[in-house]
Amino acid sequence: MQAALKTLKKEGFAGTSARAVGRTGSFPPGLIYYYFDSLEALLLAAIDLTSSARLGRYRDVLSKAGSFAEILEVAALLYREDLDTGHVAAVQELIAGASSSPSLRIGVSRRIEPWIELAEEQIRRFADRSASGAFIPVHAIAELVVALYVGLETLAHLKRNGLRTEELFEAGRMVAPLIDGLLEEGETK
Amino acid sequence: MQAALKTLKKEGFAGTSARAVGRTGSFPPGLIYYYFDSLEALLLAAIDLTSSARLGRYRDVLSKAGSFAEILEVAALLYREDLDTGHVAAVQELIAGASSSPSLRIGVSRRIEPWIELAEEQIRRFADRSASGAFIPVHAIAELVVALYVGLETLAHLKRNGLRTEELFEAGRMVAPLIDGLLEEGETK
Amino acid sequence: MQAALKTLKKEGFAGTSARAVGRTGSFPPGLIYYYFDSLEALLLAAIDLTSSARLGRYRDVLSKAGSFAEILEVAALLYREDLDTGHVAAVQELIAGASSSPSLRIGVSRRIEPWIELAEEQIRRFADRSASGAFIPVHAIAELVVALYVGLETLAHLKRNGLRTEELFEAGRMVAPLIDGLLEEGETK
Amino acid sequence: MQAALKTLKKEGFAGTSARAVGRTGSFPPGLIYYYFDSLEALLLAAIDLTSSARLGRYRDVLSKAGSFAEILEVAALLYREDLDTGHVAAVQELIAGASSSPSLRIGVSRRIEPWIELAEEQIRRFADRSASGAFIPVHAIAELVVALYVGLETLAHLKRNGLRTEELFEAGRMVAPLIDGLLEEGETK
DNA sequence: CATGAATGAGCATTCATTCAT
DNA sequence: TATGAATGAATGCTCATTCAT
Repeated sequence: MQAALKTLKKEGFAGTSARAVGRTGSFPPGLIYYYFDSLEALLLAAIDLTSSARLGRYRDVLSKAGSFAEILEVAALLYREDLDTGHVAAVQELIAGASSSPSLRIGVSRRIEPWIELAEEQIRRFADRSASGAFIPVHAIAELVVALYVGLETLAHLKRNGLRTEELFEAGRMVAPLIDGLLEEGETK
Repeated sequence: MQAALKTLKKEGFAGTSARAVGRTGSFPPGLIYYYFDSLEALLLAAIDLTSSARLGRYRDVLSKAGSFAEILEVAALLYREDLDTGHVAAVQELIAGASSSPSLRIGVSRRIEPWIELAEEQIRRFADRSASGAFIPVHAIAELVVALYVGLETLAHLKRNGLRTEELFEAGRMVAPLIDGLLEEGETK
Repeated sequence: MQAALKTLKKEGFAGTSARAVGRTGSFPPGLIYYYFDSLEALLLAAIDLTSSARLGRYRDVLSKAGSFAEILEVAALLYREDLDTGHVAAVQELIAGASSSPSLRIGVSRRIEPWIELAEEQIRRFADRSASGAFIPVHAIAELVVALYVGLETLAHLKRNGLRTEELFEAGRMVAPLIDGLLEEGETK
Repeated sequence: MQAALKTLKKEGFAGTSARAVGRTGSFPPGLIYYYFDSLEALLLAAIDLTSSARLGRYRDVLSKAGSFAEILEVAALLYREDLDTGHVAAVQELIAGASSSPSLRIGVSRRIEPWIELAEEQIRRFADRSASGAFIPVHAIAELVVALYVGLETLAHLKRNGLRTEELFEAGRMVAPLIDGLLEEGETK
């Protein structure tokens, strides 16, 4: 599974053949089929490994953030971590490759669900504090947040020289107090 | 090119082989190489066809929107059009497949640039009206908007049963006057 | 036919497709089939063009050489001409490619015949002057001479940096008088 | 490799596709790529097999020949062996096909080198015995001998009904004592 | 006389997967 | 538990040739 992740990161989804994974891990490609039913199964198991680890870390760190300003700060940190470990790159490759087979699409789709749920939890925390909380489409916004994240990864991968995400976080820092103000104002007494 | 788009939509990037395109259009795969240097060249030419048409339509319709509320209304319309024609699905497939070859990546990357520029134009229109306009990271936000769009397409494609985008537009409609109010307030006299 | 020769020289036999010839001569490949039955037919006609010209030149110049020393001098001149015009390179390509189809093999084989005959004529001139002339296997030696020429071309083509043919001619010049002496000695009174 | 040689002999270079080799050896063409990087690599490895064996045999047998007359006798024997085994035909095909790709050309060129060296060794043995040995262009003559051999093979292949090499050897037998006489005469005391 | 479009067979190569050992 | 060999289908692409115009 480590070899699979490494190959996904280095060679991309299209380059992640059974042979390539075997080469990365120095084992014959046939060995994959001893532990997994198919190459796809290995790939899904591999991202399960990192995805669950990252999911835990995200939930842990986010739960400590009380205001939107803090959420933003934490998000910047997590984003940097994701970039550094490169593990998200592997997930991104798998998302991109998902269209190549229906079963892979379903597998990947299922693995994105908990991330939407995580976003939902966090958004609900704020929604519950607001007077008009009941009218906020929490699930839809959660999907939007995850979509934004996925889209940023896709674009970053496409334009090799990087996106101007730093500027975005900077701008966000300026607007954050304003949003927190709005949230407090509408707070249920 | 029509056959290429159709195949991209129906079979996904991985399924869009020269043979598959030929099958869709009922011509021998070799014919592709009479008109194009490579399969990639055909695919890029094909999305150029729809991308430029859509780009024109977007620019046309967006230019008539004066307020954020209007922009939102127009965006909802354009989004629905994109979904109905399905042409954006083809683009989405190509973006996903871009990682399979460096040259394709560059080709796709280049074709996303004008969309970022379009977003930039529209955002700048609002930024220029604001007192603090000079501090707004227009380019970064434009990237974010495009990333969001790409991400929504990706997620929609993954979860075949559709995203709750309608709810998002609905919620947006409620918040829009508030944002327009903020924009007016900060307007340069 | 000019385009065919040019392409043979520049691209080699394998690179001489109907398309390639057309590209060289700026005409559509289909045009070839208006004038020739097949690509092979064009290629054979093309070398006929140069081969007959060179054959005439060879016969002309060689007929004036009376001694072996003179033959050698003339051969060096003709060899240089062949190298400079590059036309022999085209013939060489065709000989190499002859194995790709039985009909081409026969066509090329037939076009080598006159060269063997030319060699035979020249050798017979010397054989007739010798007392033991009747015992000299003129045809076999003629074949050997042509084979040597073809082999030298093949090797020269293989080892791009050239053969040491100059040294050979030099050495030949030293031995030539000796051979001429032997020939004179055995001359029929 | 056996299948490759067999196919080269039977179908010629142009007919030696991966499919054809597989058909000859009754295995799927893909198997070639399990053992070799490319079809060219297989072909080169295949002639290495026979070339090195023949080279050893040549060196072995030639080293026992002391006079030019003996060399001639031995050459006739080896030539007949080459014809019978047909392995040289495969080499000949590869030499002809070498022009189709630069890498193959280099590979074939490199494999001809040892044959030129072998010829050089043998010629030097005679040159060293001669008083004027220092002036003999040994390398150039070695190239000439190999070129002659290659050319004879090419011609023999073109004219399917065979060359009159027997006559040549016969004539050689008559001249051989004369040459040996000349060599002895000029021997260093 | 010339053209551009089209065709179908063939090419080298790569792949996921199977399986005997 | 692990390996190396094998398989058959698929891939992008090039080709000689045909043909309507």
